Amino acid sequence: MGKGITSRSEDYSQWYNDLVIKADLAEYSAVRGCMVIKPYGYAIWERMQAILDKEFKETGHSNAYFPLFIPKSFFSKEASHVEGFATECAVVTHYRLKNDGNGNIVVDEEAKLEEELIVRPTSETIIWNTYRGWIESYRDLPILVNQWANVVRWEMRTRLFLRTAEFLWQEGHTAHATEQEAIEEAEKMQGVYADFAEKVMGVPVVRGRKTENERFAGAVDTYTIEALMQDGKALQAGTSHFLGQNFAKAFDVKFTSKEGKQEYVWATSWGVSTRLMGALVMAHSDDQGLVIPPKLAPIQVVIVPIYRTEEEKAAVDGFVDSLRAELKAKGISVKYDDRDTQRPGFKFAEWELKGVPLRVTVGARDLQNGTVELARRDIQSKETVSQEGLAVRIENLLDVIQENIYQKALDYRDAHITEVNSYDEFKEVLEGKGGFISCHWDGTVETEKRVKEETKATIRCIPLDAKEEAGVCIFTGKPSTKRVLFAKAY
RNA sequence: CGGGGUGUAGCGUAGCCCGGUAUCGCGCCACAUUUGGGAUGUGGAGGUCGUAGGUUCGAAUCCUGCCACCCCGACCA
Repeated sequence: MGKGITSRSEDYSQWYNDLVIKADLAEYSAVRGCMVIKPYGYAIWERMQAILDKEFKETGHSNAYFPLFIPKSFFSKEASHVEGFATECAVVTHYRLKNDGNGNIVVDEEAKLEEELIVRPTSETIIWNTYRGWIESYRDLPILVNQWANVVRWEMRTRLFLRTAEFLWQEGHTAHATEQEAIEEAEKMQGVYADFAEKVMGVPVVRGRKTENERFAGAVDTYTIEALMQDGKALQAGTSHFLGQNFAKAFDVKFTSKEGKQEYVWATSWGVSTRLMGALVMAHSDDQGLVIPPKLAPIQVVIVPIYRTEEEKAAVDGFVDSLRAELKAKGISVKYDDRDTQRPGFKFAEWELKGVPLRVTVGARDLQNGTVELARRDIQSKETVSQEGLAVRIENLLDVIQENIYQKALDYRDAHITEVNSYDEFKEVLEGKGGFISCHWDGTVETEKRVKEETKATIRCIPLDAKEEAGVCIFTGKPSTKRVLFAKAY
């Protein structure tokens, strides 16, 4: 392991990359654009999965699994959907290899598939093709299914966690009898995502809707949660789509209503991915490394012993054993780092790099004084405290840290939403301060595209809580009734 | 797919212009001293210099082809 990581202010991309690799979250793989998620990174992802999964179940959903491969013909059934994904699909064309006689393994041209298979970039098509067989009557609805899976999108340029050719995610796909119920579902899941981001990840998000231009391919309406990273760029952290009857029509999924009429089913889909890992890293970390909120930290408390002799070590072990038992009883995950191959200073730096929220240091001196040293990762503080009531103190402190991490990110985010009323101001904020820019827009795709071409900023969302306010579009001067959020985005 | 660049030990590099079998740091291994903020010393292991060919007595170095990767752009809801 190297000594430090690149400074955040020097080169943000380099800092992020360094951090992900040095903190042992992930690394590049032999396959271009694909990453290896290492055990420590995966442990965090597993925590995310567990919490989200519980939330999905509590809102009535069940898990299922659909095929990795999608027949090409399925894809072309929904016009805007195929258009949105066509340029980034991995395609399976053959099913066998052979030896060419010169010792080379080559594709057996005789083993060509009659119909090519697409490695799923998302599963709407295969799922709606399946749902056709599941739905006949209004009594079969709603169907509330989620899938944990990997998907492949052959992106030209990739970044660890934020945009990889293969990534892990969950995708919910629901079918409803009424438009209203489907819209409510899409909104509900946006809420689940927003709560998760804020309460668990400590990442404040803006809840909003996507413009026509930024909408999911095949959706009628896309609900999004938008987070802000420390370099002032926005990150789409999760989306929930109201799909209308688009997929039901494309795959001919009809049901008989109470009134005995044949009607098309209403649909939603929603997903979050390992991109959340990138958001977590970029939202909180500093030049010392990761800062992981207690609710996601695989290790919440690390204990580092200080000792010179075997006797001292034995005495510290004795104290630590009972502390660990107490903490474990409270459901707190503890790591006792008693490796004798590393010195304390090294361990301090290493656990800080990995973002462990709280460190307890205990040595012979402490045993004599009835104290320990407590170090907080989020504010980098150190204090010597009594061993009396330590477990309770730690339990409470973890809550304080969780809240503080969120509050800090929230303060930053709020300080980086800037209202502007002219295009000059817009460009100035975009190039300087960055962050979200709140301004009036005339509501046309044309204007949005022109602004994107000129500034690279896109409309991240139309916030749900945007208030009615008369104004004029900063670009065209045409009238507008509410502000939208622009930003440069990942 | 366009424009630019780089390939030398696990990682980061020097050497290349001006040819003589490879430098330094980190990391790794052993021993000793250390241990409350990334230890120090001594010794050691580790390299077909991306690859194929050419020029030459001799190639990391010069020439040609190929391959890989990186950056910028195109692309990315």
